[in-house]
Amino acid sequence: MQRSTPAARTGRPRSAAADAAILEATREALVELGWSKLTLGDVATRAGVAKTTLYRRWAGKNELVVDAVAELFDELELPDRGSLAADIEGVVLQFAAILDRPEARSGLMAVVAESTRDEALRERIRTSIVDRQKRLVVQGRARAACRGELPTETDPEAAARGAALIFDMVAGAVVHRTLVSAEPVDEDWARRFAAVLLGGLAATGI
Amino acid sequence: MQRSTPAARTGRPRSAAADAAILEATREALVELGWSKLTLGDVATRAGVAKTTLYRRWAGKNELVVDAVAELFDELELPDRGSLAADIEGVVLQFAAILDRPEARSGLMAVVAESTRDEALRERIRTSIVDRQKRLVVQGRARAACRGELPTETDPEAAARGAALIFDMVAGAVVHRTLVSAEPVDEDWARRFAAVLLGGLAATGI
DNA sequence: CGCTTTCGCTACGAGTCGTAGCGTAACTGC
DNA sequence: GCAGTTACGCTACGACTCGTAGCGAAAGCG
Repeated sequence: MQRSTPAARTGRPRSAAADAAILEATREALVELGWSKLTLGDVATRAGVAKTTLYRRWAGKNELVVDAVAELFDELELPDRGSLAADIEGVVLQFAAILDRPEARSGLMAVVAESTRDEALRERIRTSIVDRQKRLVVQGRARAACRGELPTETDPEAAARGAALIFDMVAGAVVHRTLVSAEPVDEDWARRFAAVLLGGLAATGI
Repeated sequence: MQRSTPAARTGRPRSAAADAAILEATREALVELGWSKLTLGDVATRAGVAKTTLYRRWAGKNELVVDAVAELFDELELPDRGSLAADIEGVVLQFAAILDRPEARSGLMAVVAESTRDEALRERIRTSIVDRQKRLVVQGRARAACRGELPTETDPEAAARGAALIFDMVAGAVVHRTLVSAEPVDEDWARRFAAVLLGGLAATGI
């Protein structure tokens, strides 16, 4: 995660168990305290490590929470459900299930808010979370093209722009529904959302 | 804003100028410091009021920032641009222009993050920001129905669900594009987004 | 002029921040 | 086994912010 040089084989190695304990303690503290009341000293106590150890590995609260939250999104998958509509519904419900967890809700939005004033943090979010999940869009689109549900895009640059648009629409709508409107993303909503999105994709040929 | 009893006519009245100065100072501090480094003592100094005055009017940082940010969104309008597609593009670009301002970016996301653990704050955001702007969706939809671009929805409950879905899709996509993907919402993006959304609405008959 | 409420100011204990210094623990290469 | 190197736990520190209390003065109302 923060090992820049893979060739550092002398001296006492960093405890991988401590890394895991710290990230887990961070998520636990996010659930109980939320972002603003979370303190690094408290996290260190929960994880059973010294506060100084925490500062040696992460620059601050922002970077720590990004890493703690990023792990949550790695469980996203895109099993083939037979149709593009079903695939969209499935990933929407999966994404919503993650956002149901309080550590994801408060943590994710808080670091996004902080990233508006911190270019390095924005880059960290992009590589740790955004780009890692954008693969699902590309994968779903390729599958739909195989099925003949969507035309195959030949221009790679247009394909990238289309994938970015779809990603922003899907993730944005789910996040907004969950956090801002504060209403549940249930199967009915997912079905109606998928219908609108799919209709738009078919109409515009993206 | 926080006057619960309109009948409080005895004693020295609260200075309305102080209210305006505090909210303006809050936005200024959000630009310079961001959410996490913003302190109420600093805001009070900028506004030229005592720190205690601030605490007498707002319960804390969250409530103050909600009020300071909510004012930014009141400038949203929906002039008739002749077609539903043009109306959507217009409101997307307006919304994006507001989110271009740093005080809106960091402030809005931060209070949303905090609201995940604070029911009262969530309600404050809903009444101060969300519901106030949802009117644009209803207005645009009615106009489109007049033009014959969309069928008129008879069931009021279905109409409300449709408006909520559209609102989440529009606002969510713009916010996600701006803050998470950190890429600009320009005219090209707005046009492509409006095309997909409009195609979806036409296909599903919402 | 009395009454009431707000205002600016000062001061306070409590809590957090990020860092420095120290002795010890863990692992590597000779 | 022994030096060399790095990570670790612990303690202590000044600086800062928090939210509140108490005071006298100011601003309206009857």
